[in-house]
Amino acid sequence: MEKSEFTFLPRQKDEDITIHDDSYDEDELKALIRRLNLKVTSQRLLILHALCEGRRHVTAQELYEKIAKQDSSIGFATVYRFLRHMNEQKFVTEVRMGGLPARYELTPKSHHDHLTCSDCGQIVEFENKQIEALQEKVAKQFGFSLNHHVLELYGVCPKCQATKASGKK
Amino acid sequence: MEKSEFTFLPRQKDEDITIHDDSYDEDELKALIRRLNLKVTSQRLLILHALCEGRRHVTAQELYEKIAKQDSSIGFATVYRFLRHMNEQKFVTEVRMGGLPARYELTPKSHHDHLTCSDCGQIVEFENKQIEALQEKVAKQFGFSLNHHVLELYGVCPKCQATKASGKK
DNA sequence: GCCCAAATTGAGAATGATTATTATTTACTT
DNA sequence: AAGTAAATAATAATCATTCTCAATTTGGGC
Repeated sequence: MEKSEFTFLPRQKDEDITIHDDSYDEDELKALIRRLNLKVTSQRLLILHALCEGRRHVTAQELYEKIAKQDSSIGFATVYRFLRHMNEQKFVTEVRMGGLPARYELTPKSHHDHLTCSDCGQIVEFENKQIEALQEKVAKQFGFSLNHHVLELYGVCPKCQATKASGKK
Repeated sequence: MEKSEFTFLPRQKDEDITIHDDSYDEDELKALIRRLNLKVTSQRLLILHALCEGRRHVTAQELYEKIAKQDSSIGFATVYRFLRHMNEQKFVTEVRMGGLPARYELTPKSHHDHLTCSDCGQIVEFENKQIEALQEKVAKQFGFSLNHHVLELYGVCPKCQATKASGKK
């Protein structure tokens, strides 16, 4: 069985639920919703579908618009509410930057860090083993045993740098 | 001359302006405002005074309320505007957490990161030049120009490790 | 000190993201 | 299938922050 990139955390010994990037099973999604102690509704399934197949790091608004194409009767409060539930139970991870709208992604199975553009909010994911090794070293230095970490880099992406350079009067 | 904890960044070769925690000079504050290419006004001086003498990590609202006691005619747009200027030029650092209002502190002279014990909450501050160099490298790799970063390590401190080992239920 | 252009201000309106309210509909238990 | 607690859509409300703009203040020359 081929495993995909995302697992809905928190992972539990026996009942890991893994969602495949491109194809996934309606029943898996339903199981996931029940695991949150919520009722299965068509709206929640739509939101999950959109989250699974779309690009990562979407805003609530973007998700809403995408879903509205299929079901124009959905309300955005529903999207926000469900995202909040998912975030509280760590099934999605919320990333906030400056005053920009929050972005959400299915909580990735393997950790990565973020490089965020402070102008447009674009997020680049990266992983750097050297940095992680140094983090371990720092922790050891102070006698700590390390559990996890948050590393967020903020800067200006190439596109926004270009825009600034040309648009400057 | 005794140096205090804060320096208004960006530090420049010849004209570092250092503000003392408890006592500071009106002229220093004026020089600081001019360095931002702004005009000196009583409102801006009040805001700086409040920032200097107050505790760190205040919200714009808290600052506004504190200042309003001395000058009830001040508008909060003025506070927000000035904080934005200061933040853009790195004289204050904005910290955002969840959807909560932003908090501001005078940019500390030396950057540090946090190593936090997830059991007792103890925080150890550290600085690691190697990690920062690697961060720059990652940013460059993606064409980003880096502004700042947040690195938080979470683990268990030596004391709590000992407690756990002995006090195991 | 006085003048004036340009910068700054306060008040309140505007904005944008997110949350609360509520009347109605829907999902799950028995 | 029926009852009930939860979920929904629509919309109003909220909250932080920014914008607008008329009135005031600042700083650089005279």
